[in-house]
Amino acid sequence: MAAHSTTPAPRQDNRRQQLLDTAARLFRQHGYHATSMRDIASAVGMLPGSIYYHFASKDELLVTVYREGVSRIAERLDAAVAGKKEPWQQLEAACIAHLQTVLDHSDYAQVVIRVLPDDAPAVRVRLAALRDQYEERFKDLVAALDLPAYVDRHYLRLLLLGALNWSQVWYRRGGDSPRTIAKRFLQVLHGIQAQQR
Amino acid sequence: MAAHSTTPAPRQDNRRQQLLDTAARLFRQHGYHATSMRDIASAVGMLPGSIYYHFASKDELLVTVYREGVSRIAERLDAAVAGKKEPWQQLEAACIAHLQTVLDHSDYAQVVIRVLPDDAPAVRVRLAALRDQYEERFKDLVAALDLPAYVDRHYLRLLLLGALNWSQVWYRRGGDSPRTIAKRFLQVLHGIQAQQR
Amino acid sequence: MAAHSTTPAPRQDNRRQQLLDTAARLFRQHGYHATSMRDIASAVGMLPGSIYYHFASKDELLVTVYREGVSRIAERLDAAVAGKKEPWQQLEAACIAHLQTVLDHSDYAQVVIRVLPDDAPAVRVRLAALRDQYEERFKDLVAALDLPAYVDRHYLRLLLLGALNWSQVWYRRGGDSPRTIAKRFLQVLHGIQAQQR
Amino acid sequence: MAAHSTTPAPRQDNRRQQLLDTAARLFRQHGYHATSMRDIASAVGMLPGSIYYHFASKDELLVTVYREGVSRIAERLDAAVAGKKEPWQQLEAACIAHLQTVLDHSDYAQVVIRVLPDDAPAVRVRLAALRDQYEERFKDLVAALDLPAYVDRHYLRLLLLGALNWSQVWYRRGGDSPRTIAKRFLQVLHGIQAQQR
DNA sequence: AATGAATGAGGATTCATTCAT
DNA sequence: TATGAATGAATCCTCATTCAT
Repeated sequence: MAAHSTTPAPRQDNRRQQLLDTAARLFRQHGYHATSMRDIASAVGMLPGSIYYHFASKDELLVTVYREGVSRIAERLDAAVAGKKEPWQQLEAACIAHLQTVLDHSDYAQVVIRVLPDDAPAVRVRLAALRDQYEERFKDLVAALDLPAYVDRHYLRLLLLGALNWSQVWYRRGGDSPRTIAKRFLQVLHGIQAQQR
Repeated sequence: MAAHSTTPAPRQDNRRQQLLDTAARLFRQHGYHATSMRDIASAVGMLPGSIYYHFASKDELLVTVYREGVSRIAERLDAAVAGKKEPWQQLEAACIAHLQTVLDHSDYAQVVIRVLPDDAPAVRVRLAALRDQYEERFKDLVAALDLPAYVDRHYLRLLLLGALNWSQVWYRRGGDSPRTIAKRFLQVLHGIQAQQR
Repeated sequence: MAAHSTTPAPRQDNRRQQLLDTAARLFRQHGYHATSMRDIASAVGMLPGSIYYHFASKDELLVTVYREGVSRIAERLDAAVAGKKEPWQQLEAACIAHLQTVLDHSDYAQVVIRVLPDDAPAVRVRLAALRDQYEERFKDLVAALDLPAYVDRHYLRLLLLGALNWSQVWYRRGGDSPRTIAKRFLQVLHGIQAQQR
Repeated sequence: MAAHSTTPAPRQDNRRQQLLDTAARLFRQHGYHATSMRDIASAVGMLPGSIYYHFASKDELLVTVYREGVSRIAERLDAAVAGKKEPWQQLEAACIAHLQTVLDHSDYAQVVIRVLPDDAPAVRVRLAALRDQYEERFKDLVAALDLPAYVDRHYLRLLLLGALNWSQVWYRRGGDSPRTIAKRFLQVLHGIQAQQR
């Protein structure tokens, strides 16, 4: 078939990957409950039962997507932060990476924000652990900031992450870019730093 | 209406109210998709079919809950703001009222935050309109603030509302009260105001 | 039936009864596992989902059939025994009633013999209790017999009941009647009594 | 395959035997319908599809187990009977061997009792033939007994075999041994012989 | 001698909804 | 105001089996 290629494509896990990609896309578009195994199957061109060769259950499929989502967003964030030295610049880089991933780049990462652990009670704990593992990074970033004593770092983190995550609700492509949004958010917050002098 | 009925007060729609209260509670606890008409019916002690005497569909039930939710939170917010003169104090009062309602007081209001318009595509537009109508108030509150020029009021509002709404995801009873949370958020932001002097 | 009745048929539970009758028939013909809800539904002319209006699950349907089966066979046995005074005659009457019910008269009772409690693990205990409740009667019947000391009444009961129940495996209509079979079994056993003189 | 491999005996069909052993165990534990090809495969550490290299279908697997079961129980019975001369002692030896095999020793033999020919309609006739072939032996054993004229040998056989087979339903390890049970059954029956003098 | 990947049919069950009474 | 009874479609998932490799 392939003209003069000996092994045309690695072929290996490629159906599984397709399945995962499709599930991620549909979960992000419609949410977990509103996406059926039928929907996923027909989007990849298999029968619903065939999915179960690759994944033991819908919940397990979600966990796998979630894990991949956390892994992708964490990677991007770590890479972005690694390029900066100054704490506020690190935080900005992190927010930009977070928003870009979560609004634009990765269906997987979007699922982590859109689908709540409670949506799949049987795997709730595992999903929550994955999320927490990622959010830890923001603890460190906030801890590194030079801040006036009266600013509660705990709530600074929750304020920022909440605002970033919630942006998924109102974000529409074509308006400000994720990068711009992140920067604007930090500009608003930056008053804090400015005032501490 | 009933011509010579002795039943003094019409006490109108007593069952309908029960139904709404219950639907609001279940939608907030489990989300829209994870709550079935059966669940609602059995919680009020009716048969599933009987709900349809009061509401045309599950979507319609949601819209009614949503409308009531918006109305309740708006009332509380308006009342809270009315007691304050100073713009920052008004904003603080608004945030406290919002969080208290959305985390504690009203199942109805919690549904407005927890259930996304996209969860019920057929009534998406109506739900979104109801939400927007409420969020308008924050535009006015932010507009009244005395702020440095470089602070983008649009994003200040999104930052704040996002953080407030997202708190539903991590809030647990027994920790800081909604009032405390709102105050901490504003303290963080307050750097902005402080520094502008 | 009732010639000039105004309410022609009580109508009440009549679909539920049909369902039960049909389930009993199919469970006895094909066993529990080999009978699907689809099979039952289509045999009574409903959709599979409609069964769930009447019964919560397939297991629950089985329990109801079982209960009815035990009740029917117990009634017949009690009536048969009541007509006799002499212990061996009571036992014979019981065996005849048992076999007639279990081979011929009642689909319900046949299910009690054919479907083992282990076939429905989730309701195993309830099924076993129903069976035991019936088999108790044979304890009393055997206890009343005048027997030589060396005959173990426990095993006499197990021998007899085992033989009676297993006859479901080889019984074919057209051969000896259940009454005849029961009598032959007891004739075989009767040596015991004869010899004790 | 391996040219100069030292593996001495071909040790033929080593996996096939494993498969049979496992199928026998699972069929006896859970019954035919409740055991899936997946269950069998995963218990021997293969994939479900791989079973089909060894057996054409699940039914065929059952037939093979059944055949082996009949063969094993027949062998044990024949050996036990061969050691005795007196007809009643032969019958006792047969019953003991039957019960020991069917309750304790052989998964294969237990399948012959537990799984009814009707459970696999497509091979029903073959299964029934295998069973019958074994039960024939009891005809001869009963024929050899010295019995009063009024004892029907046909029903003596059915009584005894029914009781023995049904004991699988109530037998629990830890109570009386299969040997004891068989002896008790025969003691009960022995009245027959005793009285004929 | 077995795997990897799938099929197609069917499993029990749940859903929102309808409608005569 | 509701109920009783059902519908029809969809839910997730499991089944025995196939077949190219």
